[in-house]
Amino acid sequence: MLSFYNSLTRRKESFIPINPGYVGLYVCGMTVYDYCHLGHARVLVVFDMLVRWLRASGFRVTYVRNITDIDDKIIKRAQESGEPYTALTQRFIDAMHEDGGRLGVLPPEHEPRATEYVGEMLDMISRLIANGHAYAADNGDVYYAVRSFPTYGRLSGKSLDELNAGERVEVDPYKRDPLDFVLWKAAKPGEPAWPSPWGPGRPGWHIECSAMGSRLLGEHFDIHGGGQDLQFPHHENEIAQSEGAHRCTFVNYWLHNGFVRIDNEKMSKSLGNFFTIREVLERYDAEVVRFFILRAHYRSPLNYSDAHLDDARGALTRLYTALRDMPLNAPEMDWDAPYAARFKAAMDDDLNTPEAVAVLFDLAAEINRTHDAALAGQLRALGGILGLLERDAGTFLQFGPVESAGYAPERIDALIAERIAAKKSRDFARADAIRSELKTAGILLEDSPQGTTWRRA
RNA sequence: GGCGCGAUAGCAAAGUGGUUAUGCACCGGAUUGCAAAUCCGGGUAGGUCGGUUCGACUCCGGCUCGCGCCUCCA
Repeated sequence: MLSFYNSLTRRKESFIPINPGYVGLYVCGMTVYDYCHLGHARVLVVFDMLVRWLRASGFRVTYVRNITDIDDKIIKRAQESGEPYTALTQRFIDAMHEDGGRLGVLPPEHEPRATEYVGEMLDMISRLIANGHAYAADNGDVYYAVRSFPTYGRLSGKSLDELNAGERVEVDPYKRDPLDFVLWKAAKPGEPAWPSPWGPGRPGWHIECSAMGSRLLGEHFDIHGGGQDLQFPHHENEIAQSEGAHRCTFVNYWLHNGFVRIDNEKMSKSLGNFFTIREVLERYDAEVVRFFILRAHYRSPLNYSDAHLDDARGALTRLYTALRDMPLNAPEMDWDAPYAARFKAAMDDDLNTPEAVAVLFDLAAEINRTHDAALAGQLRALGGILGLLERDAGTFLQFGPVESAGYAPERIDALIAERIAAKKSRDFARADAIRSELKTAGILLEDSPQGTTWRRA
C-alpha cells in the first residue's frame, strides 16, 4: 500500500486517490530570473521520481509544474539587463529545460506560465472579494484577509497570533492585518501590467498556483508538492485562496522535500551559497548527480560537497560494473520477484529511495556472483524506475572529464593492443609501464579472460 | 521569542523492541604475471542522562548540540 508523509497532518498516510487509478499532481516550479541551482535540481528530480513511481504503480498521472514568469525579481533583473522581461524569462526557461533534461527529468504534462493565466487569477480574486476573503485597498492593491479564513496556519502549524507579524517586516499601512498578503499588485509606471477591475497591475505570487492548479487539475486534487521553504507562507496562502474561493478542500496530500545544504547550511539565493546545476554538470556526470539526490530520502537534508559526489560516483560505478557485458534491454517487471518486492515495499513507504537503492546493490552483488542475465534485466528495470542505469555500462564507465581527453579512445585502444603484445612476449615491464602511464591520465586497465577493457578512474 | 525537524560507525545513509541494512574507505583471504574488477570473511555504530521492558539504536521524558520556518526563497 502506497503511503506518504502528509505535511498537513504531520504523519504517514495511506494514499487514496480521489478518482481510482488517477492522480492529479501539482508542484511549485521555478521563478525564472536566473539559472537553476542544486536546490531546484532536487525538486525536479524528487517529484520526477514520484511521478515515475506513481506510473510504475499503475496510476495515470497528470503532472503540473508551473513557471513563475512575472514577479518583482524578474522585473528588476530585466531592468538591469535592459531587455524585455519576456526575453529574460524565456532564456531561463530554456536553460531550465536543458538542465532538467540532462538530469533525466521527464517533462510534466502541463507547464503553465503565470502570465498565461492572469484571467483565471482575476476571476478568482473577484470571487474571494465576493466571499468576504479579500478587499481592495486605496492604493490599488487587493489583499487577502487572513483572519477571514479560520484554519489559516494549519499546514505550517502556526497560529495567527504566534506569527508575530511586523516583527521582522515593515507593515504595509494599507493592510487591515499585518499578515494579509497581496493578491493583486498595482503597477508602478513602466512596469508590466494587466488591466483589472482595480486598475492596471500584476498578480501576487501566491494566487497563480491556486488559479492554475484548479484550472488544470480541478478545484480539489490529490497531491501538491514543493520545497520545504514553500510550506509557509506560499502553500498556506494557496490553501486560503483556493478553499476561500471554491468552498471545498483544495488538496489531500502535501509533500515537501528537504533542502540541499552546503557546510550544514541551507543552499539559497539569498545566502548566495549556491551552485548552479550547470556548474556541477561541468564536473560530474548528470546521472551521478541524480543518483546523489535519490540515495538520500527526499525529506532529509542533503549536504552537498565534492566528496559526497565522488562517493556517489563510486557507488554508481559498482552498479554499472555489474551490468557490464549484460543485455541493455529491461524485461517486463515481475513485482513478485524477491528483489522487486523489496524495492516496491521501500518505494511504497513514503518513497524510501535509500532503501530501494540498497536493493539495487544487493541485486548487483548477486549478479556478480551468478552472472545471471535475467537478474541483470531486473536491475535495469528497477533502476529505470528511478531514472537510473539506463545507459550502456561502458558508456558510463568511460565517461570522464575533458581534461583527460589527451587520450582519445583510439589512442587507448592502440596502447592496449601494444600492452597485449608486450604481455604475450612476457615483457611485463613494458606492459606495466603502459598501464601506469594510462593510470596517471585517470584511465584504468582491467584484464579478464575476455581481454582488456578500460574505464575512467 | 514562537513553532517544527534532526542527532546512527572514518564518511554517507536506511530499516528495526531481541537476529548482516546498503555504498565508499579500511583490514585479511581467493583470484591475477602484477594489478583492477569480482567473490569470501572482518572490525569499527546509534549525542547525553534517566524511565518503561525479560530485553532499547528502536518507545517515553529531561538535557546538550545542529538545522529549518516565522521575510523573497525549491
